[in-house]
Amino acid sequence: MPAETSAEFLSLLKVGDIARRTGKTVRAIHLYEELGLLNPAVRSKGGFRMYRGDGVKRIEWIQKLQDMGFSLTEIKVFLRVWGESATAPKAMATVREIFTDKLRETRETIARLSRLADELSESLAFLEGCRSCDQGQHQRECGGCGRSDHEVPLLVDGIAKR
Amino acid sequence: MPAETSAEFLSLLKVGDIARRTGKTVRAIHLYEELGLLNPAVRSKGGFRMYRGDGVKRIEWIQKLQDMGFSLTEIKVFLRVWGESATAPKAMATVREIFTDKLRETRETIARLSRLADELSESLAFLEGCRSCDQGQHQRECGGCGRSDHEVPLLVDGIAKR
DNA sequence: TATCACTCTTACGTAAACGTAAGGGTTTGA
DNA sequence: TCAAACCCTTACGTTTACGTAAGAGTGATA
Repeated sequence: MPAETSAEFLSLLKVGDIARRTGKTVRAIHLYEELGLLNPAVRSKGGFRMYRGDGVKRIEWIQKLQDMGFSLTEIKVFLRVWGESATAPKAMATVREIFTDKLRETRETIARLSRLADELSESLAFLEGCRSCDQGQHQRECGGCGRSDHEVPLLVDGIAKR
Repeated sequence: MPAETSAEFLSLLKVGDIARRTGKTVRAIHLYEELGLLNPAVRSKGGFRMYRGDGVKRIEWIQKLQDMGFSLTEIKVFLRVWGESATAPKAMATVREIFTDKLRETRETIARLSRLADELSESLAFLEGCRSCDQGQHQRECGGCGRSDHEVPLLVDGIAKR
């Protein structure tokens, strides 16, 4: 029996340790286990979940996928297809496919948000003009500061509409 | 009584019309009303909600704010502070503030997603190398193709971890 | 061995943004 | 005036990713 075994055993982490190292809650980690996303390496005699260090990595991985917009269920599917791919190249191909899709989707999201950011900028520029407006005027009587209707960005125009 | 009045009355839209024109469901529009985001101009004698054309604009506005990440509750607050601002310039200032915050937030989100897109690209590049892997090898025996551990992107590395 | 901080399982609670169904009126056009 | 197509209110259901609480056992330390 190699020394490795006892050494690894000694460095096992309890669920609370994992939680602290990842910023997740114990409940979240339990949930990941229910969903089959992360299993403890072993259980202690009394039933405590004991993890190795790579449990932390797995959770960071889950976090990253979540940030990219994967749901936990999708991540579960991800792991399932991985496990079902008999050969390494096939598994890698599947992963490539998923990542490629997500990359496209992420880029679309970025493009969409960029457009929205532009609209926000436009709206802010428009609102700058309101500084020169009559300071005592009631907002419900705002006449649009003499600017024609089609100049008003939807983001601003929509507010006043019933 | 100007002709405008009857003309506007004749062109009133029922909730189903609004739904069709905005792609929303009737239920969603009802919800917006419950939340105080959109009220019908009038009710018909029988109780039907009757909207003017700007109801469509209001819903498009709501949609845009949702796209930017505002929750319906936040939009409600938005409208409330607008309504509570006595003067036009004050109201505009409040709106500017909200938009400025959201613009910053949107840009942060874009930056975050860009970093994730980069990680995806890196991971995909890494996975390209797996094409040359032994085609018959079982995925559980993947040795990392001889590439050292620190070259493996987290997005890829996390998959194999327990 | 007594404690105190953890952990276990079980299970109900939560917030968002609607979906869906029930039971019953309303409009409108033929 | 009759039927099809809408609309009304009320109210419970759905999904996601956990939060929270209860009651009880476990592990390391003094």
